[in-house]
Amino acid sequence: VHAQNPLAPFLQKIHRRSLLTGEEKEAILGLPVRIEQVSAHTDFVRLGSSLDHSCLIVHGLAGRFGQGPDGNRQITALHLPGDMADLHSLLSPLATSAMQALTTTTIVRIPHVALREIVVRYPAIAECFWRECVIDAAVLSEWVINICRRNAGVRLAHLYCETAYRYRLGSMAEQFAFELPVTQHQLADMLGLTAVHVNRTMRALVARGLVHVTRGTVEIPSWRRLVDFADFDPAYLHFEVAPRVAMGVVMNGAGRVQL
Amino acid sequence: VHAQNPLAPFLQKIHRRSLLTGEEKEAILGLPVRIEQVSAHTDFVRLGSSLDHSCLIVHGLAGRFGQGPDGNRQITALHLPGDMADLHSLLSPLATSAMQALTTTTIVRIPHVALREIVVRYPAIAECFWRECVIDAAVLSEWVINICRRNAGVRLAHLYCETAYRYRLGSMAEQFAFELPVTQHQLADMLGLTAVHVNRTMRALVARGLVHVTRGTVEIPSWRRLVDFADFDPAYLHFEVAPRVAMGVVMNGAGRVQL
DNA sequence: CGATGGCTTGAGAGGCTTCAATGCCGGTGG
DNA sequence: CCACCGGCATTGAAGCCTCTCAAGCCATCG
Repeated sequence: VHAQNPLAPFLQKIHRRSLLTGEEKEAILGLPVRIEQVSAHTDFVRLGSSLDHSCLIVHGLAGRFGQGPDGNRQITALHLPGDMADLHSLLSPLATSAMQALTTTTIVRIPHVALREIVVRYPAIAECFWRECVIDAAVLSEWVINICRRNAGVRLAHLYCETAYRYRLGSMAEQFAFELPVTQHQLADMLGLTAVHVNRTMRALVARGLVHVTRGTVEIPSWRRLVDFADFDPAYLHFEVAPRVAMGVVMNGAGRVQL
Repeated sequence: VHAQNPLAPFLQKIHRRSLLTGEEKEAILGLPVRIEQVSAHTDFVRLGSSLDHSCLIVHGLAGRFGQGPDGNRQITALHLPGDMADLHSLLSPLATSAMQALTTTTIVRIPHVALREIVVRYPAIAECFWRECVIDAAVLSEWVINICRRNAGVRLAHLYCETAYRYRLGSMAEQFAFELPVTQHQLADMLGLTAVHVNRTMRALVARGLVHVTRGTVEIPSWRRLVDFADFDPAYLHFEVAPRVAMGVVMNGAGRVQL
């Protein structure tokens, strides 16, 4: 409820998918936090470590990293402000992939103990968290398709679409700009390409007039044309889901808004 | 508890990760089921449909399919008998990817209503289901790395490793064989390759003596050599997790085995 | 002002695809 | 009983997309 509460963007994001009561919102906003600054290119979750907390991105950008055979890295998920980056660690504390800040990033660490508490006390929150994990998996699934079945140009365009859509929470104008201050090398790690080829691909997109990139900001002259080119269908991001309650109704009994 | 209960393999699988009480096991085995035969290459979950049930693979093989731009398909997950293929639909009923039988497969459909009931009644089961979703996501994450960052040979070998490991529930001998009756075209859809190149790659693996493939059965002369070649580390499959209870302890109060 | 990190561009190589044709096998119907 | 057919496996040749290696440029920063 405090505007500058670091948990507020997170609450806003999950609330559009799973309707919560005022009490439940308070519970989330009241979660104990440990704020932390992470500079670019440094891990804040190490591979193989056992976690007793989950991380929420407050400001900046973070990526989930996996390791290939000869040390080459692959980003499997991009996390924007408001994302609980490793909520899943609550259920499976062994970190099977690392988390790294892509830019200077401020994160918040939330102890599993506290999360467990509100999850037990408010089943609707448990459901909501569970749903977030499921949707993260759906996004990851699309990530696979993007990387495997599209060529470099479409791939990059699709990434732009996804990121823009998530930043703007689904309310798209026909023409706008957004910040994506990542290096081409980091883009390459996301797209399964090399930095050199990302460069060429990017310039090709610019030459086609699909985007206009300058210093970490991406301008989109025509959202419709980009979507068309990128084969982008936002359904998998699950933004359009009408807020509804699956288990909360039963679990909490009455006092809950329906559908 | 009935040996031929179609839910028994599923219970066995999840029980090695999340310890359950006798009562909870009974609750799972008592779930209402609708058995169904699905012949190869036919969808049993259509893209874009809204689901009121989840599907459990009893016998055969199923894949989760995504669609690329020009209709080319990509398999994002392979489901073996005992897998609850779309447990996630309980939280997010809109099917964002299709499910298809790869061979003649018998599945069981379990109404969401019934799942919701036991999830509400037994929080430990909710936790357990949630964990399954999280682990599915971890497997998917490794799938990304496998496809993006490894060449065709290593890719195929890694798929063999993963499948073998899951079939045998992690207890590997040095030398064994297992069934994988899928066509090379289906393998291609899993690996992000073409059927032609899968063929060549497979023959290269055979020539190297890493595997021996005949008519849908894969023989592995040396598990260690294959693992080495495939860059396979089973940690992401979360088989070795000691059974422990995160929220069940609190949620159910006493009467629960710890750690 | 040198050093560093990121961006840009070129040339050559390689892995994978595409297109095409052949062979094998099991099923089906005359 | 056999010819036919369709799905699958196999192999070849050519081409393309992307990688690798290499060099030069620009901005920022100590």
